[in-house]
Amino acid sequence: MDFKQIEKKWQEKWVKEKTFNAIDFHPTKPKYYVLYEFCNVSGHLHMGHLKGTVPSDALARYKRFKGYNVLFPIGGDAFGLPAENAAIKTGIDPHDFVAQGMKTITSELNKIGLSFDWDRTICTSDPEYYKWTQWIFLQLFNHGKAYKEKAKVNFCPKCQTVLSNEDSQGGKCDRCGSDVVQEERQSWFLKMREYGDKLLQNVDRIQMAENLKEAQRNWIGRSEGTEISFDIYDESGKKLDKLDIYTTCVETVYGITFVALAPELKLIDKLKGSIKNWPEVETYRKQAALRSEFDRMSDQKDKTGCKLEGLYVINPANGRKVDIYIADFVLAGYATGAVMAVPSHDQRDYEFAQKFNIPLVQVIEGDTSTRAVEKGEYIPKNSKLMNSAEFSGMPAQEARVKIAEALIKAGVARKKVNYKMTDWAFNRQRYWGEPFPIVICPHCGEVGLSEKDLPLILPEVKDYLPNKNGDSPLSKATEWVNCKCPKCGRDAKRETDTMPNWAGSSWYWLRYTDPHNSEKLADFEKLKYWGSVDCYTGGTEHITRHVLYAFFWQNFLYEIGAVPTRDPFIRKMGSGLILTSEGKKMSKSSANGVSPIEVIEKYGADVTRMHLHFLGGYEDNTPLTYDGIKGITSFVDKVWSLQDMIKGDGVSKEHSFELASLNKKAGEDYENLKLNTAISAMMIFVKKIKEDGFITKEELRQFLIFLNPLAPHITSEMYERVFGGNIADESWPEYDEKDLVKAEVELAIQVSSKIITRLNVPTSASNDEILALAKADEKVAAALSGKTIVKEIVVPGRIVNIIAK
RNA sequence: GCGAGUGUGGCGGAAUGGCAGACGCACAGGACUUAAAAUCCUGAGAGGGCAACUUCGUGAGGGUUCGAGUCCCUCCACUCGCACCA
Repeated sequence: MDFKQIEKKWQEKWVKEKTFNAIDFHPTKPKYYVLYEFCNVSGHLHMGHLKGTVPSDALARYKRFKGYNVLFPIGGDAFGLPAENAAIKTGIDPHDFVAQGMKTITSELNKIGLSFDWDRTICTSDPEYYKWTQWIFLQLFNHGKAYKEKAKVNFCPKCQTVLSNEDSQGGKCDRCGSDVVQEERQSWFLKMREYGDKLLQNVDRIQMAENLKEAQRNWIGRSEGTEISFDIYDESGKKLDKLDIYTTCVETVYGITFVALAPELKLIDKLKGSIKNWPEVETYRKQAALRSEFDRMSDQKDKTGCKLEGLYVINPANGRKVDIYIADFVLAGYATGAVMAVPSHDQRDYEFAQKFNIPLVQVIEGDTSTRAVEKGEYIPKNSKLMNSAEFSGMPAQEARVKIAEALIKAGVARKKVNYKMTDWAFNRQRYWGEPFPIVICPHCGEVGLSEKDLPLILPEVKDYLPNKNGDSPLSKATEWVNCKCPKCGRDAKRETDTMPNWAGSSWYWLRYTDPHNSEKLADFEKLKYWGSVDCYTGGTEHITRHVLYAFFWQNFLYEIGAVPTRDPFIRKMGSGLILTSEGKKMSKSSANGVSPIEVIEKYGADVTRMHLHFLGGYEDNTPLTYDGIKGITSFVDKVWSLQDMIKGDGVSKEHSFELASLNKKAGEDYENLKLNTAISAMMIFVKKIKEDGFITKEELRQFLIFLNPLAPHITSEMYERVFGGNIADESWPEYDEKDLVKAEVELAIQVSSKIITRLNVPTSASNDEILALAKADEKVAAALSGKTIVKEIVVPGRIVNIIAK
């Protein structure tokens, strides 16, 4: 068998004949939408692609056999740093780099034998595509969901650009791994935090592994609590201002012994005149500003801070005076940037209080002599309150509700929900991205372009390097930058930052439904027809980034009536990692990454597909070795040899059970992306055929269909040789339920839960008949002699257990 | 620290509460061969026994059940996510 020639033949045929093109509004077939995360066009095919694409390809092929109109598209994610860095390094125009990259990656993907609809291929840096990315931004802007503001943002000094929180996880730049710093900058934000609850509902509805859902919920970080207002006074008792503080532990409000503010809080500047030790405060604030938020978070042990002399607040619960500190353990970006400190019941406050000799007031029972008794301890125990006026003696869980009610009734507090997730910092000071459809007018401020002026084409520049002063390279394209204000017509300038690389990927699954539409991002009826993605596969590293962005944009587009549903995806399967044989993560670029193309050339695509997925489940991390590949190679050889064993037609009585079982098992496994057990089932079937020495024509036809989603090339070739025509035109065979049942089954017979013997009994036998047969057996009779039967259990097809004393 | 997930032979891994270790690799023995490779057949969780057989076995300990890898509780280990989030 010349697998190279066979694979090439079929891959070319599928593309040329458009075998797997999806049909809009198919008159009879139901739709099924399978999506694999589109590829970055800057690189080559890597093992991760093979791990991720093959099960979705198998699912797509299976669903087509089952009579579905399957949409299984692919495209390229092209904007962003890889193309731009290549441009800077080699001088190649990013447009050319991307065009070449698309060709490379698609031709490499094709070598795996994937059944894509190539006519729907899109590329995010294509103006026909990014026109609609800009259009969506414009809608966000027009609906008040995008705003520009001077704020502290994450900034990567090496990439010279602003980053979102999602791109700065762990304080490292997602692209280059440099430490991210916090800088005050004019930045674009999308109001993602406003969508917190809606995103959580998307998380609840999607079918996805629990650990991934938890990661998303964690990232969104919703908490319910109480916001309490504290009045601020100076030494003379004059009320100066009000301080809002958010807490999730309102039951500890009587234990407040100080409050702490984030050093960068603007309120501190307002109070400057009344702060007696201003120089000291100022020094501390400068120190804190020098440390990035990530530095501050990483050294949790060492608490620093500075008292605001001459000021105090009144605890509205008990009227007590409370000192004010600024401390860098308090984060400006979360809630109000101020905490009510209860050292007895919060470990951070406890450590701070120790360092600054602040007294403790214990308000909930427990041992606070060496550490705080925290929520996690007193809530499950429901410990009683103390030192809390009329709430003393009340269990903590009840006090939580009652104290909040009392403060709300008194008008000093309200219920509040907070999120850790922040608004999405949406601008980058880089060249290779979508230009904002925004004009900055000295008179009108930020003005959106008219929809008819889209796409706003990214201008050609010679110098792709970011400016040292932090401006985007586009600022140098003066002819492009200078324009007229669409509102007042006077001189204005375009926004010169570009969108982040996540912009184009936040809606691309919608475009596949109608990729060439020049009037709309996609026709509404087509969006309705294709609906949510039925099964979305791809890496887990995008769970707290791309997938959340996808939820966000889809919700927004739904609300403005551009798409028919709030859920982009019905099911999301997170692909496991390919590990080296030592169990280390295999990286795309480094030396331990093996090119799948080499493996495919050596063993063939069918063998490579099956080998990789025989190693483990879709969501498992699999260490890659070639030790076992021999088993797959010899399996494929055996399959090939089946064409020399054909005898008769129809389904033989020798094989009807095995064929029906395989039918059922393979179908379930494809549906669940469990290729490893599907392969195992195929092997068991072939083993049986080899034993019997024959296969009928009909059995072979069915078997080829069952195996086709795993090994599309060899099965297509064999089908054509034996039956003529294309196996892709076949449909999944039906099986008769009664073929799943053998005439006889072997049952394990237990006496008092211990296996005594095994008996073959007719499947049709009733429980009583089975018991009678069992008791008639010599060994069973011996085991039962002299004992009284207490209980008899028959599990049909499995086991008989006779309990005797 | 918090949360989630996972622990099964020499290895990758199977098992709707019902015969643990499917399938494959590696291993051992045999057939074919001058020989090797390839191929085919056979064996095999561990311990004991010539044998029929028997004891122990799914991270550890307890529990529920006629029956637990699977369900419940406690603990341990590993992986991932978040991490001074008030």
